[in-house]
Amino acid sequence: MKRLNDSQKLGYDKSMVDAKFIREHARAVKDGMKHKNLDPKIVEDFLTMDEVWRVLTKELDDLRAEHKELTHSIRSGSTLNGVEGLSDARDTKGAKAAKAKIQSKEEEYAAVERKRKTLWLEIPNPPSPDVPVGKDEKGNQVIRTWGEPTTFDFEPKDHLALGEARGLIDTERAAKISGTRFAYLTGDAVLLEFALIGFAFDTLIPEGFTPVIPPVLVRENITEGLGYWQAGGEKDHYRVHGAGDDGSGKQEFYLVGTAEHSLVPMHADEILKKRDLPKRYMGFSTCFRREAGSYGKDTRGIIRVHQFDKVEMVSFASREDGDSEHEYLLSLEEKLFQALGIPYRVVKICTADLGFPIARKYDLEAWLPGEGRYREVTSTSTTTDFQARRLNVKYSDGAEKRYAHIINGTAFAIGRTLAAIFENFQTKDGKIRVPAALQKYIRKELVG
RNA sequence: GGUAGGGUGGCCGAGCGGCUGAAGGCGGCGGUCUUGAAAACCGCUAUCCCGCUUAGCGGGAUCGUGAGUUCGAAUCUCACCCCUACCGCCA
Repeated sequence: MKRLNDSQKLGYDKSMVDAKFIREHARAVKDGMKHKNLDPKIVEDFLTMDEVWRVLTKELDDLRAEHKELTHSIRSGSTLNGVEGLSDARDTKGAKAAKAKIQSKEEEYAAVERKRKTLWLEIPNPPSPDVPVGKDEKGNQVIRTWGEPTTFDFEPKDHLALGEARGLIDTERAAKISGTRFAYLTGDAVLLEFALIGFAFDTLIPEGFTPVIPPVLVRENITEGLGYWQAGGEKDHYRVHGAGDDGSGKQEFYLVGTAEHSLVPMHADEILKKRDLPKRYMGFSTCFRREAGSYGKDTRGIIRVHQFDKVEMVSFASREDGDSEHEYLLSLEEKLFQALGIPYRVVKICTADLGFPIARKYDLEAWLPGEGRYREVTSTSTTTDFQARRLNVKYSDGAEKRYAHIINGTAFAIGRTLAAIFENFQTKDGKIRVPAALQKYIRKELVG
């Protein structure tokens, strides 16, 4: 495996949207930004700076060529093979002057390049053409519904009421220990979690997914390579500093918000073989989220917490297969929820709700009887070749090399899935029936 | 916390001031041979950027990153990043 020797290489050296593409499709890129509710003027500013940059590039290259020629002429008459004095280095003065010109040009160039790059980094992955244009989440489209909202002949409770009553969830003690938005899962809730994990693995491994337990601490530069940063992503994650084991004593990490964060960069700076694609991974990890800016939202229960476990899918595909792979991950998410017997609907997320690196995204929203509405439980996104560019993930069939398409999707976000199970499978006396698909993992039909 | 070694092309690995974008090997692609395959042999085979008369050609950059010395740096100097091994500590 190739090592990441140069941290700086990731995230900053690599392009995001191809510069040529921006030049040639300025209109489409601008529309894409507008539809993502970002200021399309950045594209104009980029192109202006790009023009200047190109002129300077040419000038600088010419100066360098000139200088190169001078040094070559010196060398040819100089102390070659230890024979000295052949030349008394005729035009070192001219070469020096040429060097000086280069240096001043380089300063100018560096300043322009910096500005150009700053603007460039602010250009997001444009939405896929099939994505509905929308101003806000109201533009999201329900594209299909599976099952009917579960009905009860009693008043259904929400997951926290059920969980607390049966000793499955304890948020009060968690608050004492860790604060709000933490929970203890206890007793049968834990068994259900492991059942879900086992079920996910048994379902997905036959589909060609390699199971992975990834690191949950990742370096800062890796997170940048994922491309969520422009959207203010850093405030969503916990920063941790620890001592490096090289004795340096300092190292900055981020706690992953999802296994995607350490699964996707696995192949950074690698060239995959086309015949090995799609490369599918399923990672189980604990996920950490600051949930800054979500004050007052979903404060009840385990829908929105700082720490939860998740089984995540990540797929590396060729660019021809990227879209079908995305649909495929969606179909697997549906398969999992159908197997559980949880009613859901599929929502195609509109442009305004797409994250910076994302070209297309579907959410699965499960029916939560306790709330009387559908709530997001899984999500699958394609970043097309956007993350691949930043992380330098290519594939090759021996002749041609291309950036891979990287697609991610949730198998089970445990907390929300448990909430959906609790609420949909509750009995009149407040117990919870175990979905048939999970019974072989938990060896019970009823918990609580 | 301590000590040592190291980062060169798709991979391994030479080079340690000058036609070096980089030997050699492996891999990959094409060919010869073969009924076919293998082997053997021959040839080709890095990436990025800019420009143009755009199936090509020209120029530039790139040997972890950045700065410096020099007419000239993969090679010398400095700083930083990263990796590996050992000791200590530890689930």
